[in-house]
Amino acid sequence: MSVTIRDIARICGVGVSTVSRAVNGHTDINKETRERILEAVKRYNYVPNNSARNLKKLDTRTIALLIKGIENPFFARMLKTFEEETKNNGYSLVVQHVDEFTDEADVAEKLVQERRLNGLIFLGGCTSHVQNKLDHIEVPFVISTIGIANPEEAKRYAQVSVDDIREGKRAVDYLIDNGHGRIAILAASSLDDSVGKLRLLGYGRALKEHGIPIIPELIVSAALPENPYSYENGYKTARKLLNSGETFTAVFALSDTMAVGAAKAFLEAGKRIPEDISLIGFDGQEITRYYNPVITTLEQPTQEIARATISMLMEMILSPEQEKKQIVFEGRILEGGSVRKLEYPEKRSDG
Amino acid sequence: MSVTIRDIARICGVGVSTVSRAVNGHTDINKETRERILEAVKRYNYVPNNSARNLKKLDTRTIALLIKGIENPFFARMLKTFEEETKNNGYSLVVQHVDEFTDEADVAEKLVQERRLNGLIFLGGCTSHVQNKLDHIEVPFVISTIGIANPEEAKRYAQVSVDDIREGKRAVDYLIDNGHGRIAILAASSLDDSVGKLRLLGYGRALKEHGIPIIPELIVSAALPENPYSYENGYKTARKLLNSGETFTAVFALSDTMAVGAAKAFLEAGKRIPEDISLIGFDGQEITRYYNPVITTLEQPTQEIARATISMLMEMILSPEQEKKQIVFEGRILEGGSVRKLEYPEKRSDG
DNA sequence: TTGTACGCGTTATCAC
DNA sequence: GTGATAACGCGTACAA
Repeated sequence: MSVTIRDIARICGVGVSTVSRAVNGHTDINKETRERILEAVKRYNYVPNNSARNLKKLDTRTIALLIKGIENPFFARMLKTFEEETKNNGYSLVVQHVDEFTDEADVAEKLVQERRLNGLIFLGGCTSHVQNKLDHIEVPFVISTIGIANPEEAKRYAQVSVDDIREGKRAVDYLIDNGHGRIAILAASSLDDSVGKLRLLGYGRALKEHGIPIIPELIVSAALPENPYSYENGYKTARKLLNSGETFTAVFALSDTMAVGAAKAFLEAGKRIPEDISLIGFDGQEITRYYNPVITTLEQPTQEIARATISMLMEMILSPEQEKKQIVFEGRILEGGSVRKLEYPEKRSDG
Repeated sequence: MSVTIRDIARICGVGVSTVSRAVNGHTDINKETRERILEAVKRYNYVPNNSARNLKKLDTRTIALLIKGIENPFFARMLKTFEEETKNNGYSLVVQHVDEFTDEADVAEKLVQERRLNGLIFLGGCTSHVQNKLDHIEVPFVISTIGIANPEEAKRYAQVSVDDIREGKRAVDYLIDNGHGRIAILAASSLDDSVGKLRLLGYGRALKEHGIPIIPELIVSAALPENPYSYENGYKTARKLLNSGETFTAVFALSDTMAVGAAKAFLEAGKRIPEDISLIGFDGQEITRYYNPVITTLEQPTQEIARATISMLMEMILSPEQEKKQIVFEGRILEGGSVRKLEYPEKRSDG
């Protein structure tokens, strides 16, 4: 087996508590013994067993980040900020990936028990059927980037995100402001009860507000049940739209990856972007700026969201009894070259 | 604090060992008591503390996957396969992200101690300066997708990857076969001692074999020290190439993300792909198939690599003393629309 | 300043 | 089939 604290104690001719003190940087220890011990630690390559530590310590100063779908570059990009901000606050971060078919609330509960966590962050996931289980979690947690569809429910959780309804509306408003009236949406599956549903609601509101009738054929649900926000799904859903024969001048894709997939479908069909079809994505992912043409997108302030998530969690750890807050950030349109300005006779906007 | 095994024992009026047996599915226990206990477990929401478990158990049947740079979609895509294959072998997988500035060998050592791991997989990272520390690791480990530049070194580690020299050569051979002679390469930094160096070596070999002189100006090192394989770096490195004024008809980018970045630079400069500049990437990432134009790339068999990595590790866990193996997979050209066939007078190939 | 001894929650080894 | 009890490796109160 590997070297333990007792081995080091024996080697140095001291007690285990002295080794513990040296390793943990306590001040109540002779400088020379400390150095002698640390030398042996290095020499014999002693690493404290964290399981034993966690078993003993009450405050681990550790928080966990649960990511549902790390393969989503949107989350991957935030990871760095989470790591930095956690460190800045003097905490350790455990990053835990949760696969598609696993319940993140279960994972969270286990992790809390196992690691004596001080707090938790959920990134992705947290659909409504998971939310019931969230009440079992005994430590503060923040739901990041996820909008909760039911407003009553939403108040019960600490959250940092954009308002997906408002931002969905903002994206569609932008298309309308550019003269578009027949706007299709590449939506998630009809079962989706998370951000997809909210952004679709925003789509509906934008049309309604401008007195544009909603055409059911222009609301195209995900062709694939799994991975709704993938390139492939964007492609297939766009093909469904093309095949429907419905006419439209602009398309709102629920994510940038879907937008890229859709772009391929349109280009393959001989359509030009934006001359024949205007396209707007959602998220503000890097790929939109490198695509040809550059895809206009609704950018989420990911860095601000990540930072606010950590500081909210830290606050909750300090005073756990206070009311749950919801922080809502604003998105903004990142203009690319994928939206054309239409000049309708009945609606000539300036600029 | 949370409910422990003793609480459940008290509640059920049994001993702790009986609870342990029930929870761990042992057979030497009365069916009725088992059910009674499991009911209480569910009812009182008991989750065994994993730290205590790991402290006690000898064989955890757990392996860890250390990913350096999870933000790389190339790795993210393999994650699922790793998770599935591990489960198929009856093991648990701990996925651990290692940030850019952290030494993965240190993380590995800690993790082994903490979790009593049976084995380890390194995905990404493992540059030569890390390799010295690898010898401290007491459990079997496999280095996945990383080529080691020094052949002497390479024999010392269990590895699964493509031969980056050969595949780099294959990519450039493909360009040469298509009539290209002035081929630029968007390389990593000159300090790179990993796959970037190997692929560059392959570039050199391909040119040499075809009697094409190497033009130093066409070997462009990464413009950014950090994140060599990013979109941004591809873009900036391509701009450096354009600004050099050197003439070339084709470009080999060391990764698909770099290729996408480069494509933007070329298109912005008014060049057409592939009419003015042919472009080939490396990895076979999904985005190449959705880009406009579809980017020709050298595909790595990621799924096979992931599967082979797990089965190699399982073998090593069963018989740790055997010699380290190296499994080398072949890549293949995934033809897109980014490479033009040149018809040179002195070299007319068929088809 | 240092060492002894206890307990963290669990599993495994015994007796019964 | 079941229940005490001894580890597992560590941190820490308390005694020295």
